[in-house]
Amino acid sequence: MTKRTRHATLSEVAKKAGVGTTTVSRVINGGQRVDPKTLARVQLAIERLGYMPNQAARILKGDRTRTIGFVIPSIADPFFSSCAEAAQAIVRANDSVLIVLTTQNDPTAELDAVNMLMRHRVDGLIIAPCNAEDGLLGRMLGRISTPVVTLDRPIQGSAIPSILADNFAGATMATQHLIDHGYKRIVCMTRETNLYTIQERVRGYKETMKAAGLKAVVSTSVEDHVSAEKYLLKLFKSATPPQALFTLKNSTTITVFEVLQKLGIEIPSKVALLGYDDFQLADVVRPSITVVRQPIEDMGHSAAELLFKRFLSGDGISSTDGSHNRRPAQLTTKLILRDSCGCEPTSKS
Amino acid sequence: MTKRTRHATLSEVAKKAGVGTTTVSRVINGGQRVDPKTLARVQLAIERLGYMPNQAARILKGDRTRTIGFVIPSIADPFFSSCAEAAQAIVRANDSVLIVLTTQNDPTAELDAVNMLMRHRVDGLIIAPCNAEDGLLGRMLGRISTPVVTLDRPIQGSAIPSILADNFAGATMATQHLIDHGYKRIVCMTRETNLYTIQERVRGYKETMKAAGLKAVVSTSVEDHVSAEKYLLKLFKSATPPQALFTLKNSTTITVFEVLQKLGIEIPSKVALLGYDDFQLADVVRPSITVVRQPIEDMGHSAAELLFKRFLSGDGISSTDGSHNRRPAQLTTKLILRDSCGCEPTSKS
DNA sequence: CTGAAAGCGCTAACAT
DNA sequence: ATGTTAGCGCTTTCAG
Repeated sequence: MTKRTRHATLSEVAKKAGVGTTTVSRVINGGQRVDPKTLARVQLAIERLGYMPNQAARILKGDRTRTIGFVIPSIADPFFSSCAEAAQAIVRANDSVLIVLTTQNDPTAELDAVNMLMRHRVDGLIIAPCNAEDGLLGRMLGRISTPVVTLDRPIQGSAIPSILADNFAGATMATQHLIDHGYKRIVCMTRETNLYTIQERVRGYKETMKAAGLKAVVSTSVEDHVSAEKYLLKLFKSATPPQALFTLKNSTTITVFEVLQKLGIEIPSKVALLGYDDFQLADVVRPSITVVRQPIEDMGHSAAELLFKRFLSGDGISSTDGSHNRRPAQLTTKLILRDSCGCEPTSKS
Repeated sequence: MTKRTRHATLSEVAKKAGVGTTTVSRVINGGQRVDPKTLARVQLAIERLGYMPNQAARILKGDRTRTIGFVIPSIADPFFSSCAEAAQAIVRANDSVLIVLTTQNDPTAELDAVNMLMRHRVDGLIIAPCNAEDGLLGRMLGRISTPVVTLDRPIQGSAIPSILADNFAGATMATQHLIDHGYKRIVCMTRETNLYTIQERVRGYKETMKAAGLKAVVSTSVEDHVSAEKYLLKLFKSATPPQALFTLKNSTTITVFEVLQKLGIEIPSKVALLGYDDFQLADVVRPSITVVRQPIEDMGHSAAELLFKRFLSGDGISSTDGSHNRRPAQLTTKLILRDSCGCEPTSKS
């Protein structure tokens, strides 16, 4: 009754149904051009044997694998898991599956992941590269004949198309908003300045400050609660304490928020706070936190879509084909006004 | 310079290196029993051709696929994405990859996902089943010869091993804690009462209330902000308003928290709040929220580990082999005391 | 409408 | 230490 070790094969089905393998193959591929009677007989055999086509054999035959690789730093990070969810929807709609691999921002793990996916002959690859100094990844990706799209971060000096949010514009908008509030001393706080996204945001902040004739101050000394407390304490004891803080990533925003609360430094009356990246309870904490929101779902969608569009236009050969280099416009971010920047509290959801 | 359409094959490498296919095979599988000189020559050929073994061919040869399927309702849900991350670590350590598929709690999508994974011949399957009434999934899983472990929720009346948190004990502990605070009128609020986890939590709540001689009240009318506001308003206008609220899932906890805030009903002085499931900013909002925390990482780890242990003990044939039925003890949950239940504010991280 | 047969790329006896 | 060869399960001409 129960199959023991092995799976039933197509030819077993054929034998049981008393037909040739070709016929069975036709049946499992839609059943066109098969006599209804034969069809029924084959289907019965399939049923009884619990037959399921072996994907590996199909792939070996030269078919597409109908798999897309997705390489990200972490799947527990809400940003990336949302991207994954969005990408998965598109991939699914194209009758394929997404293989998600994580790298923990380790370039070696990243290389391994790509390697593994290539061995699996994924039809396409979406990757949010950890910014390694060495161009190893770029070189590797340049050498393969599989379509690749980078997500969130580009690969320096490569022709690989990328789906990016407009980090520069987002930071500009945020900084300008703080300036419009009348704040002069605006401090920007961040970590991981080696990341492309962070660099762009810093650039947006600096240029906007400069344009307004204000002095840009970028601090990278907030790492955890301890360092944050130490730094903020120092900052607010100075003769010219900041009037606003612009935090460039989620964890920094939250850490700073907590420490300010603990130190009794009131937001926004004592200091305004604006964070890059929206997060779950940003509008539930008090005061609610004004943020720059990225079009996360869009990014996941677009990356996957770009991949499938590329499939259609060619055979997936593109490393040498420079015609697709039109870099797609960066996706626009949005300023979500809440209370921490000093805006009047408005009606809540 | 660049490969055009096709990938290099093993025999192309063999030809280029002037050796037989076996030798090349040996080289890519560790290079044992190969003359150093030959080895070098083959490696060079591999390099020049950009050769990467075709996983499909290996699989076809009968090898394990070194893939594990992971089927969950959503990858954007922090609970499941954390599980996935944890499981992935174990899977990775066993030199395999995790294929994550999501179902949106749709039983059809779930069946499809399992089907797809079976065609890919995954070596094992981890699944958090959506609780479909029909036993379709159970029957399907019972029929296949691939090791399966269910996660977070069991499949009714099946011998499939599962990794579960002790929802009953968690709810008992939480309810008892509220009772110990002296609250008599404790209302339990939830959704999705068809889920196993929720049912267990409700059971824990009810039995504990009963044991204390208190009346259990379970409400399922909080769906969104609107319904929550309506329901809570009614509740607190009554002659005997609740003294404590026990919310059984994250989104309910947050919704209730927001609405209470909006209505100006103070926590915990007016009403205490205790939620099932910890979440990111539960200790940053004011008051911080007391919760039952599940050992999420443990669950992901354990599920994957159980799978690999099963591989070792047999050939992966187990549907008929009842010897492994010892249901592993359910993983223990923890009560994280914060302010919303009425406990004295203590020092924060 | 159906069947026979040739591979897809790789591994693993079995030779040498 | 290395080469020869027979499949793994499927799709796909090419004939009937």
